[in-house]
Amino acid sequence: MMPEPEAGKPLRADARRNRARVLEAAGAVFAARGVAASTEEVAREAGVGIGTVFRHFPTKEALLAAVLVDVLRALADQAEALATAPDAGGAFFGFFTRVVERSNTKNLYADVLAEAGVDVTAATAVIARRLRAALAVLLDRAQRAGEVRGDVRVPELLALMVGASRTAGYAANDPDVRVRALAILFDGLRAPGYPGAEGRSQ
Amino acid sequence: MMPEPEAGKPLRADARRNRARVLEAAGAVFAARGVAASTEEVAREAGVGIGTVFRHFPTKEALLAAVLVDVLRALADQAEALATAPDAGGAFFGFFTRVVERSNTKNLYADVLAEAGVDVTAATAVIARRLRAALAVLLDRAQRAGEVRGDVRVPELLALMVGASRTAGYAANDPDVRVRALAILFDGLRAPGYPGAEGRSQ
Amino acid sequence: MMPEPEAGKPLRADARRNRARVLEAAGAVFAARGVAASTEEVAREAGVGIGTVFRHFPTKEALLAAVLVDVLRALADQAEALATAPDAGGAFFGFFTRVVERSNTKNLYADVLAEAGVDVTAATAVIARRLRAALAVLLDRAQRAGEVRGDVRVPELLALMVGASRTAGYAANDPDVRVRALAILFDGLRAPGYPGAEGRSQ
Amino acid sequence: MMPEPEAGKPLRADARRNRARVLEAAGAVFAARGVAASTEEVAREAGVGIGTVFRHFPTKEALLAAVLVDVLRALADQAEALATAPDAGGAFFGFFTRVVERSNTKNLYADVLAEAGVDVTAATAVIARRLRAALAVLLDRAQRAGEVRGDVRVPELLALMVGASRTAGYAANDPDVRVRALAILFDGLRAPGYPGAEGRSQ
DNA sequence: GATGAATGAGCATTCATTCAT
DNA sequence: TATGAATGAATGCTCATTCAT
Repeated sequence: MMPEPEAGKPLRADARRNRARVLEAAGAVFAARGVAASTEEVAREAGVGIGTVFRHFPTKEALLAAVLVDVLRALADQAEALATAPDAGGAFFGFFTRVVERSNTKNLYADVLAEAGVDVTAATAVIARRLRAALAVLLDRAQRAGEVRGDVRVPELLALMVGASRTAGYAANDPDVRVRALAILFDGLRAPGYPGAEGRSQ
Repeated sequence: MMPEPEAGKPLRADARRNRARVLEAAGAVFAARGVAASTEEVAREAGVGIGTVFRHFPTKEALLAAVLVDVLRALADQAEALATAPDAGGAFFGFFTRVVERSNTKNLYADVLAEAGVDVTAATAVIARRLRAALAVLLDRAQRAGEVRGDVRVPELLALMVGASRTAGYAANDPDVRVRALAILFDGLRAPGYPGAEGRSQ
Repeated sequence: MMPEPEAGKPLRADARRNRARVLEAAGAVFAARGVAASTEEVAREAGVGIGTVFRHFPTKEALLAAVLVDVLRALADQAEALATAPDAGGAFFGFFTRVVERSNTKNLYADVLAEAGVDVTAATAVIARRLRAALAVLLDRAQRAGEVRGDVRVPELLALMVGASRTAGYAANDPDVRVRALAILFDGLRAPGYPGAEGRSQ
Repeated sequence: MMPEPEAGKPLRADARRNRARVLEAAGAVFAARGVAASTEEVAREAGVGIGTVFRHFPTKEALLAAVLVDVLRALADQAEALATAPDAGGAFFGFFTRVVERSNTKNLYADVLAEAGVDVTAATAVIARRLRAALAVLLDRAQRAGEVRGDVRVPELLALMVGASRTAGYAANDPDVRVRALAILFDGLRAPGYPGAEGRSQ
């Protein structure tokens, strides 16, 4: 659930525990205060010394990348879990909604997902690939079920998720607006295509 | 085209020129390097001393707000100019596209538009109101012309623009993906609503 | 009443007026806000541009020196005016009290008097000499009248005035303490000397 | 002799040493160059990085307050040590003299003692109280011994000490003047009161 | 002369990173 | 290994001083 960064040497039990605590604290702090939050604050939240943070993550950037990997992994896990759900459309839109909903007020998710595309490190590349693969499955099944138009591909789907997270963050304090905005986007994903909606599902 | 912020006392010619240069430089620097770029860098880009930047904008936040106002004003100008265009649908989607296209790699636009909703200062509030009003006109005309579904309101439109800018930024180096993602969103805006999409083309 | 700094070239009427306004403003501002107050603030208070301040006083230090000279001149004027007062003791202690009372909360007076001893510039030296001379007269008359012990000399008198100003500033918000502290010091000035106080009148 | 400010968690040995070095350097630098001296200079004098200064004293104001507390503590220590001296008068005037003598050229002491009355922070309040208490003992004993007039109270005594420090600073380069000025003040403290010197000691 | 915009050195403060304990 | 003190480059901002208008 929280393996060593690069499948490197096995950490001692307490070291592994500390690494996990730092990672969790970083996720919470960066989400709440933005990525400009200090490393010191992460250490405090994790209940460890600042030295420990830097022992596990040699730079702040590395820490951010690790948080990103963590987030992507959680998403990939969820996407994979939905791969065999009976309701393909529900699985697809449900996952999309979950991604968007978890993008919290400070838009870490959007930032973090945006970076994902850039493949900051090899580590992110690996997990991002896993996420894309899982997404491809969800998308394909929804398309075969006629719940999503056929011309959508994974790259634009990811781009739309990133943007929708931002949309949700923007409308954070007006849930109604948020719902309506998402509904419009989802209609676009369902629409048979415009103009000339010959559709592939009919 | 770049008047004093809030109709303060008229600046000397050289002062106005410098203010404009700083504002332009700030727009460029923050767009290129993000809002964390230093004020020094803005000064260097503008070719003025650091003191000059702070003379015109007493805090960095004020400078950011001024850039934001500038951006919003340009958008509002464009929206207003399109208010009487013969092709209401083209005006609406054209404006939307322009907004998105001008969101550059580092997503200043998104940040900046996001702030707009928060009405950081009185100055931003005023211009944001202007933008919303102009947007309302474009939207209404497109809806009357049957080019945009009738249940869309300005708030979600703004939220979608913010998100679409982010989407575009994410897909910055793949224009094809960008176009397809936007097409999907635009279809959602055109769709008569879902469920029950018997299609508007029949 | 406010002649040119160094008996230099005669200033134009408006220039002289501006110089006086700046000097007055500087006295007020430095007294109220301390000598760390900005030159800009002095200019604002005087209702002139910052350039005008620096035209008349080439550095901030020069401005402070000019304020000092102004203060010393006012004190010297008062001391000279008291030189022929019928009540020599009243004149002496009255003057001492006035000096102390005019030392306002921010202790500009103390600072300024302290500097006076250092003879910052030739100008201060000149006026400080005048003040010392006037003080010598007051002191001598009070001693001859038997109101002040005979072994007091001008240097220690000045030092005591500087200190008493500080004492008054310290006790600024407790007038009672201030009065009692001064009374003690005055008793010391009257006392025939200790030990061996065979009387001061011989 | 230089414990943590307010009984916080015990610092590591090296940290305590550095804190003391910074405090000492600050005392020296502020005394020599005035309180406007830069924190950089304090760091340089202490032989530590600027970050170290701010780690121990989060603001320059806090550093000044700490120097003040340090000074007050030293004074209080001395006053307490003199509380049982056989010669009550000698103890009183000796302490007064020491206070004045240690007020160095730039009058940090005066500034610092002046602040003491204002009770800048809780820390200063505590130590200032201690000093006042110790002073009260010295004063009372000297009064009982007939060495100091009976109507002197601690508040005016403090005020006079502050002023006398300034007097001494003013006369710094003329020890003779300094001695004579102090002698006059001390006579005032001994005098049975004026006018109407029925005295309480006769 | 008067004005105030421009300048840039200087300051307090923060924070990622290193290293002695 | 964990800790947290030390470091110093970098940042936002101020202000005395200069100079073009």
